[in-house]
Amino acid sequence: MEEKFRLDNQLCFRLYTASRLITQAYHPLLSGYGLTYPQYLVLLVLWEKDEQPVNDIARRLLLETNTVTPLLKRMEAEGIVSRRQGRKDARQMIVGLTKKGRQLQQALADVPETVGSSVLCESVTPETVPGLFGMLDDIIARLLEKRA
Amino acid sequence: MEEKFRLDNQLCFRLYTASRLITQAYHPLLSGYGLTYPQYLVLLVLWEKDEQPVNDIARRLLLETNTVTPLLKRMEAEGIVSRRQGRKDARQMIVGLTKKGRQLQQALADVPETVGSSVLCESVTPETVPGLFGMLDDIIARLLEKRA
DNA sequence: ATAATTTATATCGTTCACGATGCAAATATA
DNA sequence: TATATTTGCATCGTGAACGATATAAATTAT
Repeated sequence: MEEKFRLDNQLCFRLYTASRLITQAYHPLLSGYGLTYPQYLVLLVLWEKDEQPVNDIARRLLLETNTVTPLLKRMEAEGIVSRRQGRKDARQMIVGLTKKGRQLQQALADVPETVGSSVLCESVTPETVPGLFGMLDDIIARLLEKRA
Repeated sequence: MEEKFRLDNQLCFRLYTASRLITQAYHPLLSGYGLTYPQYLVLLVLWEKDEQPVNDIARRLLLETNTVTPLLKRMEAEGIVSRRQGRKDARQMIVGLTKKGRQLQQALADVPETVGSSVLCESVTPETVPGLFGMLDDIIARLLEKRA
């Protein structure tokens, strides 16, 4: 009864904490541009492929649209993205980068490197990262199939 | 410019997603008892050591007290914990388990096992978990020292 | 073509997270 | 001892997350 409940034995707590701390690490790099970490994720998605409906963005980030919609509205208010109704399908809202949103990619060019290096350590190196990625991907895939 | 910004190359996104999905996995196991995942974490801390000041709980979970205080108040309203002023130090609020809070440990006895098994897969096994824990612990330690 | 169903997005309510700030008790300093 | 500083907790505001629900457009079935 004792051991299994120990906080130090919980994978979930490690993931939860690591996720929170890494988000905090992004904060000083993004806040100057009025960006939050989830908003930065949206930018990553749009930099890969501009002009996407809300649904595609949400699916790519594995978030619900009711999370993404208000987030996109805030980004629209900041002039980072634009939202327009779809032409073929009037239900869709197509989200695109504004000039400001595109320019942010240059401004944030050093962010991935900076955060990456702030995480590297003894056991997390360019050699071990693929293994870590693999395990996290497997965990995510496993939890996703359970969810369906 | 392209590659480093790819969502699939981001450690942060994997941690963020894995954390969210594992929290979602807890939800059906906890909601029947009116518990959220962060509240479950508080219970883990109190089951290890009853009667702790807010500060100790927050530090153990690496959260701020302004996150933990309202959370504890909700748990108090649910009758899961009690809060009383400290005797030596009148500033402290000592948080303790109620009978209901203690009984939840028996009721939730299967939760760690259930969640654990829902994560096990090809690359995440009893043999590989220690390595994963080590890497996550190192990442957390690295980010914590940067924060100070 | 009309009705039933599905799909895309949005709204609402609750609970975190957390930066900023306030306040009172405890401690350190003058 | 009086004053300054630190400490522990709380309040406030903002932005996620997400379950539940709503609404309108598109699709399918009758």
